[in-house]
Amino acid sequence: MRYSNYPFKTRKDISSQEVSKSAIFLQKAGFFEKNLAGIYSTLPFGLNVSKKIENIIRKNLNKHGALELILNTLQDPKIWEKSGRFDDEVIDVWFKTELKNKTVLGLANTHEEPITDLVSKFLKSYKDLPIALYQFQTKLRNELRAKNGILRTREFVMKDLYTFNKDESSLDNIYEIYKQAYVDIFNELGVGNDTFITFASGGSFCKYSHEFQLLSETGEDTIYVDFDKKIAINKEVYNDEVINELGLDKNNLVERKSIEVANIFKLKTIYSEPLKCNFADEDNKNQFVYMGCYGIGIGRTLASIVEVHNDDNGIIWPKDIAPYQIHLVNIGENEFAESLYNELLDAGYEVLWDDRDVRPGVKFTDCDLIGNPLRVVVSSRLKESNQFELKYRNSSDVHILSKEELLSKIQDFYAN
RNA sequence: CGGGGUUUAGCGCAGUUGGCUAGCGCGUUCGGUUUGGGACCGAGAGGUCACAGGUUCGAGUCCUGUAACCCCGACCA
Repeated sequence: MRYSNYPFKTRKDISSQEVSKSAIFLQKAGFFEKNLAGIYSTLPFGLNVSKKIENIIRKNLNKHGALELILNTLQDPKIWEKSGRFDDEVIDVWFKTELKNKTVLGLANTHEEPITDLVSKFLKSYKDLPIALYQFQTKLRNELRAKNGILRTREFVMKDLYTFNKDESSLDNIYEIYKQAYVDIFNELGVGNDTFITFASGGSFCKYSHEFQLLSETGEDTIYVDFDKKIAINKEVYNDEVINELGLDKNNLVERKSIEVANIFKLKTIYSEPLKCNFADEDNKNQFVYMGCYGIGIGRTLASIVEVHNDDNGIIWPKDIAPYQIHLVNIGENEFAESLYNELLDAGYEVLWDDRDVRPGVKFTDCDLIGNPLRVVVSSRLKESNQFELKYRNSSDVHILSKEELLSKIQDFYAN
């Protein structure tokens, strides 16, 4: 796209109320805009990135047979009363509303009960299993205190996956499959090296849950990391017994701050029993289905990536989730730039062309702030010698290249 | 929800013991000169001083209440 057409241009300053680096950069650069505490609008650049994150998640879940659907924000209390979770004492983040006729409804903060209710209507036989269903859906949570910009909000899109299996051992198997899928996802998102599977409290229904914790000083969580084994223990369950059970050595564990970007649980039958989600097994006996749930906060993941990938000048997007693949800057030479712009578009690249009539320094500064992986510059000086400039956002080196070399370097960068 | 803080132009801020037409920087608009790392000159526009009430001849300034926002803590299947 042409940057002159983008309504949400960069700003030198945003509200001094923001403290987290990601919220500052993402708003300065025109990716998000704050509306109320913990309530942010997603602008086109932000949506580009969100969609790419979502598509990486989709690809890695679909690969294992998971199916995408979408459930509702308006929630039937009767379903939640079966599990006892409509009570504000049990879940304290409920937003509730009512119909004109005064019927009380909940506004979704999670979807274990609705998905279990849905599956219970169709599940008849062990032959129907396993089932894996996921959605990208807006969660509303009445947090007492929203904080850290986009990292902890009251309205956010979560990818939540739910699995249904016939017994505990098949739950264990599918759980490992999707746990590994999550590892693959964070690798593809470009933060695999900083993300650690973390043993955490499993609540009332299982010994541990697994969190995916992204190391960052901004994080609210404290974890103890074994960098060699690539696993960690959340402070909430950190003790000698747990360390021994996991076969770790206390001397190799390093305390770090981190952001919880995903959390996976074995729910077993904790929801299938009260919601009567059962099936006939091989011996024609009724069995409750064994469930797992697996969540990733999209906005939080996006913001966490910015927390980790930035420098003083702005964001440094991992290549597969940047809003654009190429940021084209022209210094004069509009027509020449336009022909390269069209050529790159025809070659299938996503190009952001800063076609404004502003000084070069302004364009370079904005380019660094927005953070796309590649910067291509055309100018009179370069044009005279039939050359183009290529710079990678994560390096200070500048490459002066012929057209052929330029196209080939770009192709190499985005190959695979 | 407890403690602390803040609220004056889009953003950052100043505004004295209550006193005249509420200012400054950035941004923005127009004209001109500029053009390889946030240019310069000139001229403009932009305000329910968070909201409500009170004290006063007079309130951005003092008092009371409310709201929103920020930080720390608690909370976070």
